[in-house]
Amino acid sequence: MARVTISETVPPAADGPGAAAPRPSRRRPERRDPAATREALLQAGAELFALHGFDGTSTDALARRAGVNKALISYHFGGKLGLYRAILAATFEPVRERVVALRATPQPAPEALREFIAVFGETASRRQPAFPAMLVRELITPGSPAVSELRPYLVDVLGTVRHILERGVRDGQFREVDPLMTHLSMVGALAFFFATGPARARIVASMPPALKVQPPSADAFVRHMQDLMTLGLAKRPGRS
Amino acid sequence: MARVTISETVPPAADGPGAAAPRPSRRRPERRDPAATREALLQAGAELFALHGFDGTSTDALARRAGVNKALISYHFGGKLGLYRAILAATFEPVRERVVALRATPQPAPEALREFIAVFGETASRRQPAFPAMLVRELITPGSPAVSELRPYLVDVLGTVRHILERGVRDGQFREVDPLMTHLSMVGALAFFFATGPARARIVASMPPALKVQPPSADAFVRHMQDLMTLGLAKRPGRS
DNA sequence: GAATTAATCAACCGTACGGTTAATAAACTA
DNA sequence: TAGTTTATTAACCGTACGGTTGATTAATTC
Repeated sequence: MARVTISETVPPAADGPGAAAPRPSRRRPERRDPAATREALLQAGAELFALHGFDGTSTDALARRAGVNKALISYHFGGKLGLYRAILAATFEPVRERVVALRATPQPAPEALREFIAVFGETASRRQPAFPAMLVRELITPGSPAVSELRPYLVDVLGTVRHILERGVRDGQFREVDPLMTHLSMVGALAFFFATGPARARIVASMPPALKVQPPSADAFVRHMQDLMTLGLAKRPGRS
Repeated sequence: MARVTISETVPPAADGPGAAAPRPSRRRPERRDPAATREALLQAGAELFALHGFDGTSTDALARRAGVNKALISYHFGGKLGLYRAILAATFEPVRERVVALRATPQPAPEALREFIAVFGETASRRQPAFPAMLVRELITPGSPAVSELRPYLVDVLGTVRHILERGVRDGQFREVDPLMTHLSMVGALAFFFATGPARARIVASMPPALKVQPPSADAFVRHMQDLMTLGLAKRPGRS
């Protein structure tokens, strides 16, 4: 029997240091706990789908990573696609909430924009690490089974950014800019940076030590983007 | 161009869920033409891999799109992966050449940077439409079979951008900026924009007509990025 | 504590995939 | 023209995939 020693009743969630390749991240307790099963599958799915995409992730790998029988994917989520949908919602909903909350901020527009960038960065680097990769993956895969579900989130986030930008223009702090293109460039840069973090780490790791550059931290990049956007959008005194 | 479609050996309908119209992009000449076969496969692969990724593209779909027998993928390229590698090289090599040529430009740094953005945009929108999606896809898929082959291209492009940026700082036109982060934000925004173009088109197409916004053109976005970067990097707001 | 429901498991199933093969026709050579 | 090489084809093969099933065990109900 494969039943192993009881380790913990609650998902540890504490990642080991560095990148351990095939870590079986959850050993499930002897006693049943369907909520923990669902949670383990959601967690494993967020990691694997973000890393390898929907097609590139097998149900066997999913189940193994979650420490759970493969059939439970169908049992709890109705199949691989159902799990993917659930993960998408669980990943994007918190982001949307935090972003939309910025709509009502009393801060001046440039500060609100900085705040938006900080929220994106904090979400991507600490709260929902899978979020940028999943966003990018969905958006470059037309015919993905879940793009339509993504739309409301995207619309809400875009709406918030547009709101901030238009306020800034109205208040004379931002030059006349196209809100959609500004939104796309800002979110695109952020999503690209965080989604490609692992690949960049791999690339520098495979370089001769002489050429190595230490990769920029999430916080540093957030600050970079804050400066770039506020300066790039700022209304300058002498211009039409 | 659109010559005869030889006997449809495949079932006429049912190309898959939500698949776009499968246009047979290559006529089949009665006489043999191995060079054209290779070219058709490269072309079909560039489209399909960019759209659905490596895993998401089957050899059957590849061959059907190219109007070619499936076994010819192995015959000419040694397999699906060999075809993918060839496409990657054929896609990135022209980009690198055009970018690296900018290294020696006599223009002042801000102009050179504008030129870089224009080159990226022109490549993505006209010359190699598959390029941004393939770049993004490779970078968010660690363990992709071809990341290592991508490295030299990335290094050369980054080197060029860094060269331009450092020159701009030296000449007092750019403020002190981190070249790597600047490069990542610029290329990230551009790649994201062009790679997600189809998805954005789909999203607005599925919206109620009242809310529809016409999507930004490639040229408009290039100009947006040129302004955003030059203003955002400028030492003093005032020059371009 | 018996009966019922919910959760989990190992084994199995049909299919689609990437790749191979043996045959064959076209192109080339001499 | 005969012989050889190159390009192409349909059919086939082993495998890995996602999903299902029937049994089994833990939890819940009464």
